[in-house]
Amino acid sequence: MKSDRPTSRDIAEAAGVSQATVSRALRDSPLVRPETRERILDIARKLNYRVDRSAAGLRTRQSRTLAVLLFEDTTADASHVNPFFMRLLSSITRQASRLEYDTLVSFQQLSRDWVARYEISNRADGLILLGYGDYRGYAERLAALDEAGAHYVIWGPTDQTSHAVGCDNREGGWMATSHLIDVGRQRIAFLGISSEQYPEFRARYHGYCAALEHAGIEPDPALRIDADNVVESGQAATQILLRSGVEFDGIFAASDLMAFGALRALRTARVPVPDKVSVIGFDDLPAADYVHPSLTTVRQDTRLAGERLVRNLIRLIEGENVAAHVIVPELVIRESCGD
Amino acid sequence: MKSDRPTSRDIAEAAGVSQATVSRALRDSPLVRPETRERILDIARKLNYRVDRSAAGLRTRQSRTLAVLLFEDTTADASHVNPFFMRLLSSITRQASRLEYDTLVSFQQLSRDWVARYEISNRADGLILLGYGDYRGYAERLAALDEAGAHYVIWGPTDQTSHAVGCDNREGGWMATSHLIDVGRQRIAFLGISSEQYPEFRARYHGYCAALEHAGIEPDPALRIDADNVVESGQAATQILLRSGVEFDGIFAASDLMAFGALRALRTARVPVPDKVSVIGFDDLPAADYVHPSLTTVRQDTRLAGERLVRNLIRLIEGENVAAHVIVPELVIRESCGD
DNA sequence: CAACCTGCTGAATACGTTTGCAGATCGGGC
DNA sequence: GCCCGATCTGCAAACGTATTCAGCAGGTTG
Repeated sequence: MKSDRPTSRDIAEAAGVSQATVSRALRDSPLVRPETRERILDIARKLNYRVDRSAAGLRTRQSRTLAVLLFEDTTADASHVNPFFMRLLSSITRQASRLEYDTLVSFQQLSRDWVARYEISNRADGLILLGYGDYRGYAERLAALDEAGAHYVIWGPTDQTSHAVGCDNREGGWMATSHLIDVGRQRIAFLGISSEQYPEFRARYHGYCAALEHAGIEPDPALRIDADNVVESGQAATQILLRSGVEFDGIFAASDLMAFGALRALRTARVPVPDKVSVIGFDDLPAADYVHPSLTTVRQDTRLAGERLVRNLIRLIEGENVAAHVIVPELVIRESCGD
Repeated sequence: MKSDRPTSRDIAEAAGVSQATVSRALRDSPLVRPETRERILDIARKLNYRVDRSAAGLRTRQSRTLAVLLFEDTTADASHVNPFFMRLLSSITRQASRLEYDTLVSFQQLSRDWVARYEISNRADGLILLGYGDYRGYAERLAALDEAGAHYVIWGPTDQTSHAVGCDNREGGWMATSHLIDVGRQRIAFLGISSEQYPEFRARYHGYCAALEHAGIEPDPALRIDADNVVESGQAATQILLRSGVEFDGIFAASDLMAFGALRALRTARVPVPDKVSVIGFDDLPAADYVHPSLTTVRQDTRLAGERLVRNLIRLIEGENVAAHVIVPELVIRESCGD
């Protein structure tokens, strides 16, 4: 009993052909006669043979591996991985597997210099960059990747790079705000970061403003409250809003996490939702369905997004060009807005 | 400008040494003189050299890669990845990275024959198996892995295999139930699967019974309701309980998801929590902190668990023996039990 | 002074695959 | 009968690294 894994040479010997023919048969080359191929495949199956990826990779200069770099929100607890990216990750690994690519996953601290993780591109044919915000100035980092000749795609701003797949955040903001207007709200607050650092949230804010103006409502600066992408911050922002005395009957939180915070603050203040105030979020986290009242929100199709990311990346690897791909958001109506 | 990545030969040439010496220097061999090593490392840095993992792997017969196989709960929506395993995954990749291992991730459908994915062990030095339940009869699959000489660890029942790292579910069930008793509850319902298929939930149930008996309470079969590990099922089970007319003042749900369902059912039935009924869950999902009332639950230390899984796996890879490792659960007290 | 050790370095080889090239076989056209 | 193309197969050369073995210098010992 041989303890070592069989090699293509073992198969060749058993099949009475050369090792080269085995390799060709396994790679479905038209150069080998169908009956020979069958015989070889049979024997390979019987011996439980698998090509050695290291050897194949060495020869072909490819790893058939995609690396996913997941940038964590520094504001979030390290142990709380954003479920949205988890769904994306799940879709990515599935699609990659379908296309016979393996997926390498690495969780990155934003604070750490991830340029060091170029190293991972050593192992992978391409990179998928996942995260909210600008990854601490990703423009320069991306330029560095370009310069290094790396293949990569990124979840994010589709208007800035053709390597991006991203949600139409402006449209999402428009949809959310329009829905609030549709259910009769006029004084709608916006919760979220509007700084340069979070282009997604800014785009949602622009959609918010556009929807208001379209309805003939002047956006009120007093209704725009900054908040970080965590529950506590959404709660604090809502408390500030409540204490400020500014009148409002709706809240559009730029993320579900902040919306959860808003719900909590309103409950504490005994403001009934959705009777007095409607609340809408963004992301459709699983928890949006658990909380009370369940959260109306804007969903991004993570399955499609993951598939596009993988597809575009593989195209890049194969030397083709790609265009940025926009994911169209979708309104998910639950209880928190009423009707 | 050379477009190709530099090889150890390029470094050797630049440093005026042989390729062998470069290889030795990079691997910190004591055979190379410190000053020579420094010179080589300098040049390697300057040329942005990285060892080719395929070549190194081919030579050493190792990939320095760990594969994580994540088995999804068939009862759950495919897009809803259990956050608990996400936390575990995050910890695993971090620890692996610390020990200079890469992490390959693959989401597996339970229905698909994952033995086929042994293939992945071709790419990885070891396997980490993650999932609830028995993975559709994992005992046989594990035996197959053993036979194939694969290195693997598994999240699960520590009493059944030394390859396991797992929570002391019995202790967790005991803690949860004891807490309910401590806050004055006597008629405590248990929500969760008790079939063979979910050993975790059964162990929690045993802890529940033991705690009751320790307090001099006879476990009432009418208070044990079967439920699947999803919100809807927890809700349905609670509704059944409510309609049955059986008196109860506490609910121990074997998972947070089911506990969320219980909370929803109780709210719908206008049963105040925790005034009339205390509810406790298991897992400490992030959402446990968002829902209202926030959920008292039992936390498993995912960071530690991930670290142990990786550590034990690497030990196995290095030919050492390992013992199963038990993670001690911890009570997280929030609002849903009162005091 | 020979023999020997110590501390370092280089030449050469093997890891298992893919693939360019050349050769073999065979049927058919002239 | 000869040549030619079509089809298949084998030979051999990479790919970049880790490692064995031998060698060399310089110092120490007998």
